[in-house]
Amino acid sequence: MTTRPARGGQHPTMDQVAEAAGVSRATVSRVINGAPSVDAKIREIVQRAIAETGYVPNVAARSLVTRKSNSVALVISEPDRPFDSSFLNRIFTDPYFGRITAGATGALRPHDIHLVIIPTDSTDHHHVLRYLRQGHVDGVLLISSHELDPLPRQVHELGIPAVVSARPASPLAVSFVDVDQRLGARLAAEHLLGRGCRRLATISGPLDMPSSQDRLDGFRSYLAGRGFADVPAVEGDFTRHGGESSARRLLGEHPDVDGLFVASDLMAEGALLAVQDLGRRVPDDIAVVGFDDSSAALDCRPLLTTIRQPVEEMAAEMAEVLMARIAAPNRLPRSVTFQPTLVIRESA
Amino acid sequence: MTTRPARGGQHPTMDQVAEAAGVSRATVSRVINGAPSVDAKIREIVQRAIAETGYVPNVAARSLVTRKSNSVALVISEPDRPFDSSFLNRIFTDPYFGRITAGATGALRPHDIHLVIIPTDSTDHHHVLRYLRQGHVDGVLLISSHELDPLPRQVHELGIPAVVSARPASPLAVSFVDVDQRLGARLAAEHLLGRGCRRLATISGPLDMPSSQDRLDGFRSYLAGRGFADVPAVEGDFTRHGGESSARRLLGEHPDVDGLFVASDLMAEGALLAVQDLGRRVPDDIAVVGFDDSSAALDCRPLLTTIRQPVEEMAAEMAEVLMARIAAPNRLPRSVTFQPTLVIRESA
DNA sequence: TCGGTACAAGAAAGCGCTCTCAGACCGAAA
DNA sequence: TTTCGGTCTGAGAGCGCTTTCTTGTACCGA
Repeated sequence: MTTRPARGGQHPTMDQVAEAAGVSRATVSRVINGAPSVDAKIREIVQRAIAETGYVPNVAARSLVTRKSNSVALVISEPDRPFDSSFLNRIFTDPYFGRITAGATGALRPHDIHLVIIPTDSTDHHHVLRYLRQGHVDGVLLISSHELDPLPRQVHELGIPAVVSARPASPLAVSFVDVDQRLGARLAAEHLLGRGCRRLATISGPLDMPSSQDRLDGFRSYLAGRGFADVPAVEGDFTRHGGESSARRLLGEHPDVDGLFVASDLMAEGALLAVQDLGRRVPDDIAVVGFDDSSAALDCRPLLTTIRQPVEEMAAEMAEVLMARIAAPNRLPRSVTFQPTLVIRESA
Repeated sequence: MTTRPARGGQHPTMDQVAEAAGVSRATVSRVINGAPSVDAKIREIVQRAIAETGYVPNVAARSLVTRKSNSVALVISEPDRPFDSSFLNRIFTDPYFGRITAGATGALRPHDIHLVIIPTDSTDHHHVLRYLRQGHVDGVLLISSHELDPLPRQVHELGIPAVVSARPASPLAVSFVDVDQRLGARLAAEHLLGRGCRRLATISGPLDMPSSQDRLDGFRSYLAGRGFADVPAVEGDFTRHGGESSARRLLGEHPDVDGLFVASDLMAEGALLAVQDLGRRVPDDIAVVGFDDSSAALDCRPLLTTIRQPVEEMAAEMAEVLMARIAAPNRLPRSVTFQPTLVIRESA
């Protein structure tokens, strides 16, 4: 059976468009998908019929046969947090994720691919994995920065195309995009040294994150090479609050610090508050360098000198690599490393 | 990993599960969908076959017949902003949206419904509308707070179930959830008056938002009723930065203000900075009341006294109303109004 | 005029699932 | 034993689309 009468009020189907245009369903399909082998006149007629009927393709039917959903997931994995309001609050409050989303969306949009944002904690992984297996998306951008997070491996084992936001803690044959964390830390150290600081210290990110380890280690080992051993460090949590309390603790234990590298702008913002609250002037008494160059750097007083991480570009690159992988699934994984740069403002 | 024979790396289909279990496809379907009329023994066998084959239903095929996608969109519409990094940054930096997402996710999850977050500006509306028409989602949670935003009407005309986050500016037969804005403003005014303030002022949100208008109007008209006419107001933009500059401007023009109502916590945070930077003590010289009771209220120094808006609960309610509407499309639209409450901390 | 070549359009076979409907089976009542 | 009513399972028709395969037509040179 071919002709199928229109059921009142429903969306029109391709058959109805075909009938309106006086052609076959196959031809309508060809027009919609831009097949070259359609006569210009017929194409015209079909397009008019599409407009007149207000036809919109049904994505379920289409992806049933194409095996494509034209959307990819952005999975934001924070294993340790409980999946509650404060968890989502942190994600929706950290400019980092906004930049990731912006970069990925920008790269995906020209290809008409939608981004499905999925925040998840460890209690929630099976939900996410099921979602991915069900074929909702063609691929995954995975933001995972904790060392013990099992999600990258699990996603990899699913066999679904994926790109991870950072070098996986344990070797995994997966594509990833990262920034040279150690170089960033070194730029900060160089700058602090260059402006005359001699008693350096750092507030690191959570040490279960490879990126935090790399920044801390890069900072310390560069300084060690310049004769500065045992640089004090306090562990922070990448929040504004955490930066503030870490700074208080650090200055309590090491009141003579004159140069501070804070492993994220958000923490630096909090640290600046604490430092100034303790009566130190920035940058005269203590110079402060952040990391990220996020919008938080401009919320600071004084404006924050920081290490720029091109997060938008990195997310866009993740999206590009993912799309290439989706187009050619057998392609070998590739990793792309971006270079950080020093952005000098007022705080150092 | 479970054994997964299947056809060369492909996902197994329901037919294969049926064959493995020695039953028909229909029975497998019944087991999966929890139909009661399946013999316990057979159910058991089928479930084992599902586990062994590693079967996962194909959502495209399923939703082709059920006409359900089991996901809803959370559309965040900010018509005036360009769709770029700073736009997304604002969305991903304002705790309000995190709370919305948290509340909606929490309500949706027990029903196994996924949330697709879609930020959009006016240049982007047609993308969103197309996405909605294509049947990607069963319904829409629409966060739209600008008076002239055409999206609520457009979504409504699509005929797709929708719930809007605030009373639409022009009457529209659509469900919405809101907070009693005027009451909130009044609570702030009462509290400031109650602690002895006599020269009140306010920093409002953008005046093209009905919620901003209501808060401003509610504040002023309550005070007018108490004999305070012409309360000064400055328009802000709901950002921390904007709150700071608005406060500077306000205090420049009205240096004698002793009680300030700021229409969002984020702005209040900035205002607090400005006020203290100008040498006024909070709350002794100037008492400050915010609005929202978001996480920003706890980032402030001193801690912010504010009007609590139960955003998570409101978003959850939006989700509930939406699900009811999806289940019964002919149901009349309903509107739910929540009551704000005063949360007293340190700033007033 | 005829056979061969191109190319455009149609017919029809599925994609993997749900769901109606009919049939099989079983125990109880006649 | 037969018949009836009820319960559970299987067969099969589609959901709306893409895509292969086939057919039809136009055009060319011999």
